[in-house]
Amino acid sequence: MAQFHQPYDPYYQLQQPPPQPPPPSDRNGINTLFVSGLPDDVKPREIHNLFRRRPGFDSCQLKYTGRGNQVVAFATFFNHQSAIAALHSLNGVKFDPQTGSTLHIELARTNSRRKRKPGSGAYVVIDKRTKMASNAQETSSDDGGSDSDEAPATEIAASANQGDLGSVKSEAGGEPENAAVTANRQSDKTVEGGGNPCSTLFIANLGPNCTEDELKQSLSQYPGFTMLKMRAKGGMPVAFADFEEVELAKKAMEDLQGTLLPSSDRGGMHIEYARSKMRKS
DNA sequence: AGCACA
Repeated sequence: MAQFHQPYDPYYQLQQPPPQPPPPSDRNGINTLFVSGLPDDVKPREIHNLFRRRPGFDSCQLKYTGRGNQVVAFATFFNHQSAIAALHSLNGVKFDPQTGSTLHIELARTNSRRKRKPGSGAYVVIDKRTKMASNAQETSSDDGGSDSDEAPATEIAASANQGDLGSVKSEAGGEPENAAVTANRQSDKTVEGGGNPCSTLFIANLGPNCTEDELKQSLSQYPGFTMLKMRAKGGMPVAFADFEEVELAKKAMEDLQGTLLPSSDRGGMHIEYARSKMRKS
């Protein structure tokens, strides 16, 4: 690999967040993660394989919401810290290198009340979609036949987010149908940013306590970053970050997408190209 | 999902 990049700024790990003590109404009791950004052909087994080796993992469920092709998942851990640790190590990971789809992981709003039944599988599927096309759903207990804890060499690297890492999809083994679907997905041109490329980025899903300063700290490690403007809309802050070049903005977006700030309480940043460039002045 | 400044 040509590029070695620190997945996470060591700045955050070496320093305690000084100014704000956590609000008492925090989510310290949450041990379930909410996972979005999944491709619509994701399999429950893939979700399970994604989480099964994280310390403290209990169980997970995959939900095909009836809404479009949206698929979400919930992963439950035995305690809050384990959930947080898994969140940190997997958030922002490229789930499908073919499409560039990236995992967004946040703490769930409420713990999953589904308890893992002894003797049944470690994961569960809920399909709210109009099931007319196929029976491509699995109920549980499909683990590829082995419950070994040994990690294959292609396992997703902890904390990886920018380099090339093993494909999550291929980890579970090659089903022919799966490969066919995957091969079909490479026709999209604009998978990123949700809009036209722009040298200004729009940043959302910031925590209520996010400061301009900490955001600036993160952004200023990327070449071409010029300035930042924050604005609170309806209580939640959003930000606009300007770069010298579209490609530099793109790089920063790809790298920071889904990552957590110290102030984050609801998952990682959502970054898109801004609809219009920041006024130059 | 949420896009301002002139």
